[in-house]
Amino acid sequence: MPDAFSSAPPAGILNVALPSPLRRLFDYLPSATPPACGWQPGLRVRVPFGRREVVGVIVEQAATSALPLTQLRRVSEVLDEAPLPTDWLWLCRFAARYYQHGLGDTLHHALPARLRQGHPMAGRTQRLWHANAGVDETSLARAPRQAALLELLRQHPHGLAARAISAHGFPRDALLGLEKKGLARFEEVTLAAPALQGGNLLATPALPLNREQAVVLAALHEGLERFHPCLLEGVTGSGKTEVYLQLIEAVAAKGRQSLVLVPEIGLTPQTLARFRSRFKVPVLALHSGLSDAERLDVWEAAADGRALIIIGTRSAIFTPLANPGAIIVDEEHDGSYKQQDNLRYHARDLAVARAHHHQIPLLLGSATPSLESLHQALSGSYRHLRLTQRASVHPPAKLELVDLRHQPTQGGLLPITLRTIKATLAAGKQVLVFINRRGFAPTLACHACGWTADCLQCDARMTLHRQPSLLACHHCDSRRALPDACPECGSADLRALGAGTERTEETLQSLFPKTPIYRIDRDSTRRKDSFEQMLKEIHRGEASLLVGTQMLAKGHHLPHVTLVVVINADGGLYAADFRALEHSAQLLEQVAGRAGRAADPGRVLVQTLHPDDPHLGLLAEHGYGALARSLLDERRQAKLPPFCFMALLRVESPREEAATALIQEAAAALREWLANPQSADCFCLGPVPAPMERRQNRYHLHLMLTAERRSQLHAAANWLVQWLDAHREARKVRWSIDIDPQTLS
DNA sequence: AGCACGCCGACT
DNA sequence: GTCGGCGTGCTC
Repeated sequence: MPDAFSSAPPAGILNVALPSPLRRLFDYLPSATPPACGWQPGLRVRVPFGRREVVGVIVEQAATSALPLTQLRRVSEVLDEAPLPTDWLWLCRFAARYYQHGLGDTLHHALPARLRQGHPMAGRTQRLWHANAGVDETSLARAPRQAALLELLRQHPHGLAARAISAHGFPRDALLGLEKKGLARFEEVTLAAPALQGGNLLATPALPLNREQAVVLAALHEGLERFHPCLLEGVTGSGKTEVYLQLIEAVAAKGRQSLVLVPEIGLTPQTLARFRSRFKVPVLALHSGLSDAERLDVWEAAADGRALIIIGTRSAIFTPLANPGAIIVDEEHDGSYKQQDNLRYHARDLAVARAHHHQIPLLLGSATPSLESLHQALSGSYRHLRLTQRASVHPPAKLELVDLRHQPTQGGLLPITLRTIKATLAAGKQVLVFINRRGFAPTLACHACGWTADCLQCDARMTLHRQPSLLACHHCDSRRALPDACPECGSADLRALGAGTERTEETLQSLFPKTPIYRIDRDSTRRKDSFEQMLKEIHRGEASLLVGTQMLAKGHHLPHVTLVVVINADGGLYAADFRALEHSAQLLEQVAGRAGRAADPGRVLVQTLHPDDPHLGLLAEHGYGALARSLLDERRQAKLPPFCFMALLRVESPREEAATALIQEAAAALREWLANPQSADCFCLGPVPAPMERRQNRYHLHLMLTAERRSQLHAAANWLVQWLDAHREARKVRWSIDIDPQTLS
C-alpha cells in the first residue's frame, strides 16, 4: 500500500475505464503534466484508443502493468480539475458489479452526455435578470409581452434566471427586447449553495395530515439519520405525495438533499407543479425534454449540493449527491424503473443500495407494491407503513366481474356494460374504458381459408390500424398496406378479429354520437402536448367517454370519472411469465383507482372470460393487497422470486444455428462448472427458445440461472460472463446477461 | 462498439 | 481496373 494517503500519489500506471463493451480496464501512462489534484480515481481523461481518441475515467492506479511498458500509450489530456463525485463513482462500480456489466460502459451510461463527450465541467454561472428602476416605459405601449415580463421581473427583486423566465412562458426575444430598451439588466452569478431563507422552506403551507399520514410521517422521522428502508403501501388517493413532500421538507430543513424517482409516465407538469409550488427552493427535474446543457446543470447542481430537491425518472438514480438526505421511489412497482437494454439496472434496487451506502432513509411508495418489496416489508427487512383511507368520502370501488362468455359484444363491450355506460353518461359523468391494445383490431384474418396477417420478421400477428389504414407489427417497426383480398386464396372476406382502442372508439362513437370521446394511446398522443390538451378538456368535466391504454391508468387524477370499464381482464391470467399475474393485477388495481376519486362513488366493471378464476376473484373481493399476499405464498411454494434469485442469459442472432450452438455450449460449460460443489450453488435451466423466438428476423434463446442465495447467483453469472468473454464464438452473436430480469421475453 | 484490414462481385 | 459487401481481429 504505497502512500495511499498522500494528496498527490506518484504517477504509476493508470487503469482507465473506456466506453467499450469490453469488460476490462486499459492501462495508460500518465501525461507529462499531472493534474493539480494528482492522479486520482474519477478524473476524466482523453486517451488514444486504437486509431481514435476517447474519453475515459481513471479508476485506479497500479504499480505495474501486465503489458510491457513499451506497449502502453500516454494519456493525451486530463479533462477535470477534480475527480467526478465519489458517491457517483461508487454507485457506478456497484452497478457494474451487480449487473455484470463492463465498468467503462456503465460509467459512460451514467455520465451526462456533455461530460461523456469530453466537455469541461461547466462550473456554471447563471444570468439573473432584474428590472431597471425608474425608467421610461412608454416604449412598451405596443409590446404587451415585454410589459408583462417587466412586471414579472419587478416581482422578483432578487433576480430571475433565464430558465425561470422561459418557464413562465416568455420568449427569449421579449427578454432581449427589454434589455435593448434598457429596462432590464442581468448580473452574472456563480451558483452557490442556496441560502436557507430564514429557515422557512415552504412557499405554500403543508396540508394537514390525517391520522394515518401522521403516524407514517412520525415513523419516517425516527429514521432520518440512518439507513431506514420503508415500504409505504397506500391505496390510490390516500395521500402518499403529501407524505413525500413533508419528508422532503424535514430533510431539506437539515440542509440535505432528496432524490425522488418517478415512473416515466409520472413526471407530468402537474406532478412537477405540485412539488414546485410547495417549496421556495428550486425543484430540479430530470426529464426527456431537457437539453444536454440543462442536464449537465442539474447534475452539477446536485453534485455540489446546490440542489436540495431532485426529481427524475429511472436514470436520475445516477445523479450524484453532495449531501444526500433521503431517496423516495414513487410507484416503486412500475416496470419503467428497469432498463431493458445495455446496462439492465433496476433504479429501485439501486436506490436501495444507494440509501444503504449513504445511510439515509429510503421510501418506496405504491398502491400496488411489487412482490419483492412487499416480501421485504412483511419479513421485517423494510419498515411497513400503510395508508388505507382515501381522502374522498368513498371507499375504493370494488371490481365487478362480468362474464364475457356466450354473449355478443359490440366493439368488445357487453350489453350490460353498454347499459351501464349509457346510464353513467346520462347522469352527466365520465366513463373510462380501458383496453390494453392499440390499433383497430389485433388480427386480420381470412374467413374463407383461415389465413392471418402475420409479421414477416416476427412470430407475431400484425395489428390492423385504421388511422391511417395499415397493418403494423407492434414488435418491430414493419408496416404493410392492407390487402384487398386474401393473399392465400383470393377471397375478399377479410375480417378484423378482436378490438383495439380504435375499434372501441368507433363503436362507442356510433352508439353515443353526441358524447365527446377521447382516445388516449401512443398513437393518438404522438403529437407533443396533445395528451395535455386532451386532459385539459377532460378536466372540464363534461359527460364524456375516455378510451385508452395504460397511459390512462397511471397517475392521472380524473375526478369526473365514476365508471371504469375493463374490456378484458384476462391478459395476465394464464401467461407463461410468472410475473404476468402480478403485473396484470397491479394494472387492474391502478385502473380501478381512477373511479370515483372525487365527490361521487365509482363503479368498476371488469369483463372476463374467466369469472370463476380464483386470482381474479380474490382481487375483486379483497383487493390487490390480499391477492399479492396470496401470490407471495405461491411464489414461496414454487421457489420463484422473491424466494430465489434469478439471472437470464439472452442470446440472439439472425442465424438461428449460431444462437443455438453458442447457448448450448455455454449451458454445457456452465453445468460442468456447477457440477463441482466448490463453485456455486446455483441451478441452470434451459436453454429454451424465448417466447416469440423470432423478432425482427433475429432468433432469441434463453438460459436461466436461479439460486437461493444472491452471492451464489452472482458467482455463477460472473463465471458465465467470463466464459463468454473468453469465447471467440460468442462474438458472432449478441448476448447479454440480465440480473433480476423483470420479464422473461 | 468502432474501425481497420482483407478478399471477392458489379460498376463508372 | 476500383467501389464496396461484411467476415475477422484488435483496441492499453
